[in-house]
Amino acid sequence: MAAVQIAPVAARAGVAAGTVYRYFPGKADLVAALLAEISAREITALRRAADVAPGPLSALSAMITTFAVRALRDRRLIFAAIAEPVDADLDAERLKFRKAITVEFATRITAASAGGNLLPEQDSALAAAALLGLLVEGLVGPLAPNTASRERDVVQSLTLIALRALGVADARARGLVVQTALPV
Amino acid sequence: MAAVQIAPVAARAGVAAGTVYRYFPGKADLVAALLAEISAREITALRRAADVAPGPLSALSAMITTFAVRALRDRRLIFAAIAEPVDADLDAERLKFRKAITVEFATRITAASAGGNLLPEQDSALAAAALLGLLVEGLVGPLAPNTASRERDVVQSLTLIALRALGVADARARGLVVQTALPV
DNA sequence: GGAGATATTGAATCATGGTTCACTTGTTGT
DNA sequence: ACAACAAGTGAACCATGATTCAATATCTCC
Repeated sequence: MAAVQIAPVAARAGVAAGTVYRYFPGKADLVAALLAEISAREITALRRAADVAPGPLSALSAMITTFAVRALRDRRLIFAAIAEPVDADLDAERLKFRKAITVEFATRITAASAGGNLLPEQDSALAAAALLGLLVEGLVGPLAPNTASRERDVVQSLTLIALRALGVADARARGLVVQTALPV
Repeated sequence: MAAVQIAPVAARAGVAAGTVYRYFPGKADLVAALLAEISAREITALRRAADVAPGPLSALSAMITTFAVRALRDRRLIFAAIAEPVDADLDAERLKFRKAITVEFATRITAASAGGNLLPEQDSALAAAALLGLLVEGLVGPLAPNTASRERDVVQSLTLIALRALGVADARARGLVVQTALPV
């Protein structure tokens, strides 16, 4: 948030700084709009990935992998949008994003838990929050200096860890962890 | 970091703003010193908790619970110290803290994995990072408006989730998850 | 084509908050 | 007691970067 400055944004958009204020009341609103857009895009992607999966458990797995792959593609952006605190007004918007993702996760966790009976009873909201943190930290933390093919391993390992956390001990045996096309 | 202002800090310390600069070259150094102190304290606590445990797996479990309990006690502080990005110079110090915690976790994960043979083979560093994220998000995210006794449940649930993530499917059966004295 | 509305510009203004420093106050050693 | 030094003060200074606004350019429609 502090890294976003009006002048560079305006320059990149090919306009003068003052022009920004014809479209946004202030910097906070500008960033909020950006966040909302990112949020909508990511939620859509997660939902779509889950919807095309054959069953609730593999929907959950697909959602996890999708999140991981997309987070890797736009690491800085996603991390900033989810984890970086900002000033109070903005924070509300960022929490909305975080909440939306958590809700998606929680929904699928509940579904998989009830329908497939594959997970132990648990607090879906708490599990979803933990899942989000697990993924974000696992993706952003140790990957800073890396690129290329190791990313695929990380996505797989994290997916396995995540599924285990939710009570799926043998994800690989069930064919839940598939090779995913990684961003180029 | 942005929330730390020299004037209030000085006031709370009972000195004038200028006096701060007799002890610290600048704000960044002040916060860095604070971070270093917090880091040392937390690492010590984690290590102590693990050291008094009877075996490597219960050491890991104790470390997880200890982290959770302490993070709850100083939620804002710990969260800021681990997760909140700041400007470049400070960031180095914050990463040190995060790294230190991760290393502690990774060490115990490796020990438990090798010695007790209780966990599947895995990348300890990645697992440790994921573990940290899982705990932080699980503790900070959904607990914002809560207090009191539900905290105990959250610590237990998160510990179980964390251990499952690392491959311990039956932590409760093994008596690994103990009732912990929570901060008052 | 031109009047009026609308959009753009970018230099000036403003707010915030870290940092400095000339000065005052306290401490120490002889 | 007093000189020399150390510590503390807080108002003034400065840098940063968001915001404003009078001037200018562009568009729209009769």
